[in-house]
Amino acid sequence: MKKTSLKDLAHYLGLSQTTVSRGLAGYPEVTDATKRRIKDAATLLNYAPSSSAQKLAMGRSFTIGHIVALSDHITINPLYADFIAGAGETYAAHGYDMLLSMVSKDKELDTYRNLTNAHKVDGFILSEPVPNDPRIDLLQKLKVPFVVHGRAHEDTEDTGDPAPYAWLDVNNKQGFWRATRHLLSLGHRDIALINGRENFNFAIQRRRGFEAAMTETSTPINHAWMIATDMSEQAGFESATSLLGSENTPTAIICSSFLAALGIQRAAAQKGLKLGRDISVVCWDDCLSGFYEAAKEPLFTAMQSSIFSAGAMIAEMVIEQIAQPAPLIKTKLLEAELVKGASCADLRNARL
Amino acid sequence: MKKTSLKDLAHYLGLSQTTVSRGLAGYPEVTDATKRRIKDAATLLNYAPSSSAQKLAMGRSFTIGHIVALSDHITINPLYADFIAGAGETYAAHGYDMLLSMVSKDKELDTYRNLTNAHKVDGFILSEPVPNDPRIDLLQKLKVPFVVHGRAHEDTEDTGDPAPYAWLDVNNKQGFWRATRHLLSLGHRDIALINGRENFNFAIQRRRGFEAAMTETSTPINHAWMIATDMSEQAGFESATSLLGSENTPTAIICSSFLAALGIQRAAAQKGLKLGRDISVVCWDDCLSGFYEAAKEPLFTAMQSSIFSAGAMIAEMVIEQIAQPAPLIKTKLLEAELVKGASCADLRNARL
DNA sequence: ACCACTTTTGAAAGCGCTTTCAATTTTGAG
DNA sequence: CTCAAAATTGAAAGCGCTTTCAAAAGTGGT
Repeated sequence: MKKTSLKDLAHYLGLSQTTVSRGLAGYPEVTDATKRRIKDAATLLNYAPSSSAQKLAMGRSFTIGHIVALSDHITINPLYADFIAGAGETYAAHGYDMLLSMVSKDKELDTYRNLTNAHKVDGFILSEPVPNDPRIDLLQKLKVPFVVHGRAHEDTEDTGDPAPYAWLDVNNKQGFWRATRHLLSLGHRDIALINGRENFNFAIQRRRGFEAAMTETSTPINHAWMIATDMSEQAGFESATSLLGSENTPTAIICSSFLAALGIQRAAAQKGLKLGRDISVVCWDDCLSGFYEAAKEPLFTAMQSSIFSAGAMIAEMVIEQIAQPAPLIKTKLLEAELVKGASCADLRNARL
Repeated sequence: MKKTSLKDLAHYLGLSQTTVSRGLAGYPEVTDATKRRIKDAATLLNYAPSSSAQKLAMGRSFTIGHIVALSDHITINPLYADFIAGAGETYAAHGYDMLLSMVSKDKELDTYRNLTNAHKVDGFILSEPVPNDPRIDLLQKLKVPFVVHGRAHEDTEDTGDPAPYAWLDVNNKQGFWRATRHLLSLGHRDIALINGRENFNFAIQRRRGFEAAMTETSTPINHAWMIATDMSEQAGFESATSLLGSENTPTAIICSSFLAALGIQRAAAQKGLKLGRDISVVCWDDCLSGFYEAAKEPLFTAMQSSIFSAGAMIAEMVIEQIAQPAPLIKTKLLEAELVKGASCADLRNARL
C-alpha cells in the first residue's frame, strides 16, 4: 500500500488540504466537529505527514544536534549516556529529534558548520566546554541557538552572571562548600578531599568550595590529603587505602563521585573500619541510573544532582531558545542537594 | 547574511539550477571545467544544500534510526556506546545521519512506526533482539530496511543460515569453543566458566561452545564451576574469589568479559596467585575503547571481536540494503579472533 | 429582509531541491 | 560544408507540506 499524502486525505474527506492541515495542527479556526472527522480519517488511512516536507515548508528541522568528538579512544562515558537519555526524553515529548553525530576531533568544527548550513538542526547542545572553546565562537558566528552544559569561562563561575552564551551548570563550588560545612558542623576537622582531575573546570570549582569552607572556619587544610585522580571505583579504593594507611588519618573524606565513594567503602572495609562510625564520607552523586537498588535508604551522605534531569532541562532550554524570535540568552545554575545518608559520624557526641 | 540557495548560486554563475545541481552531485554530463567553476563558487558563497529540500525531492532521508528503550533505569551501557560510535563514524563517511531516539519501553513500537511513516529514517538498526521480537515483525510489515545486531531465533544460531531478516552477529558458540580448545590444548582439564547471565542469547551460545569443547574431548564438566553472573569487575572478582577459595580449584577460567577478567586478576592477586602461572584466564574481549593503555602486549589471552567495528559493519549493511532496489537479506557472522596474551600457563611442560 | 461582522473554508504560492524531457551547442564523418 | 549523432544545458514539473489572502458561509441586531 502506498503512503497516504495530505492530498489523498483531503480528497478522501472532500476537504481542502488547507483545512486538513490546519485541523491536524489543531488550529482554532477549524470546528471541533471537522477536527474529529479529520483525525479519524487520518488514523483510518494511517496518515503521517512527511517530515521533510514539513521541515521544508516551515524552514525548521525540529532536530537538535549533539556532536561527540571521538579521539583515538572514544569517550562516551556513562555520564554522557545518562545526559543524552534525559535530553532525548524531553525532545520526544516536544516533537523534537536528536541527531547524534560522532566524528573525529579534527572534523568536529566542520560538522557543526555543515549541520547548521544544511539546516539539519535547529540548535545544538554543547558538552564538556574548555576555556575559550572554539565551538562557542563558531556557533555564535553561525547564529544558531545552542546551550552549553557547563561553563567555559572562569569569570562566570561563581556568580552565575549572564554570559555571552546560554549554559546550564551545577554549582560545583557551592556544593562542595556545603558538603564541607556539613562535616565541619558534625565536628570533623581532619577532612580529606578525593577530587577528580583538574582538566575540567568542575574539579577546580569543587576544590575551591572545599578550601573556602575550611578557610572561613579557620580549619587547617592538610595538602597531603588533597588528591586529584580518576573518578573510578579503583581510584577511590587506592586513594582511600593510602589515606587510611598512614598513622595520621582523616576522620572524613569528601569525594567527587559515587563510584569513588564505593571504592572508599571497600578500602575502609578491608581495614576493618565502619563507614559512618570510624570514617565519614560525603560524595558528589550525579544520580546515575542503574547504580542503586530501589527503595533503600541512601548509602552515602551526598550532594545530589541528577545528570539525567540536567539533560532534560538543557533540552528544554534549547527548545525555548529556538522558539524565541530574538536571541535570548539564559543561564541556569543548579544547586546540588545535600542528602543525608548513613556515612557520616557525628563527632560532637563523642564516645559516651 | 542570508543563506545562499541553489537559485542564488545558479544566478551568480549564470547557469541554470539544473546544471549547478548536477555539477555539485558530480554527474558526468557536466564538463570538468564547469564543475570546477561551480564548486569554487559554492565554497565562495558558502553554499550548502538544504537537506530537507533534498530529502523531499529525493524521497529519502539519509538517516538511520537507532531506538533505545529506556526502562525505569536507563541502559546505555558502554558496549552500546561503542557500538553506535562505530556505526556513527560509518554513517558520517557515507553522508548518512544517525537519529537516536530514547523512549520508554511502552512507546517503543510506536516510535518505530512513526519514524518510518514520517519518512524520518531510511532504515533501522535493531539492538538486543529477544526471541520472537515484536520489533522485527513490525519492521517487516512496514517494509523498511533494517539490520539486527545479534540474532533472535535459536534455529539460526549455529549455522548462520539465511533467516527472514538481516543480521550481524558474532559467533559466540564458536568463540568459546575455541577458547576452551585452546586451554585444553595447553593441558588444562579443570576449567571454570564465568559467563554472563543467560537472559540474552549470546551467553547461552557461549556456554554451549564451552560444553561442546569439553564434551567432545571427554573432559568432565564441573557444574559447580559454571557461573552465570553480571559482566562487571566486581562480579568477576567475587566469582573468582569463591572459585579460588575452595580446596578444589580450577586451573583455568574462561570468562565472558574483559571487565570480569580484571576482577579475576584482582581476586587472584589477593590470594597471591599469579596470572599465567598459577591460574590461567581466557576472556571474551569486545575491544571496548578506552580500556587499554596503548602499546602494551595483551594482558589476557582473549577471544577478540571489536564491537566498535561491528557497529561500523552493521552500518554498511543497512546502507547497502537501502541502496538495493529489491529487498535483499544478508547476514554476517563474525568470528572472534584468538589473541594470545600473558594469562595462560602451559601445563604440558610441567614444573621442571 | 438586510447589512456588517465573525467564522469557516479553499486556491494557490511558495519552501529549495532533483529530474525528466526538450532544446541547444559541439563534434566529426562524409 | 553539411548533417546526424553526441555532448551539454535549461525550463519546468514535481516532492508534500504550510500559510497567505481571498472567498464563502454563518450570525445576529435592526
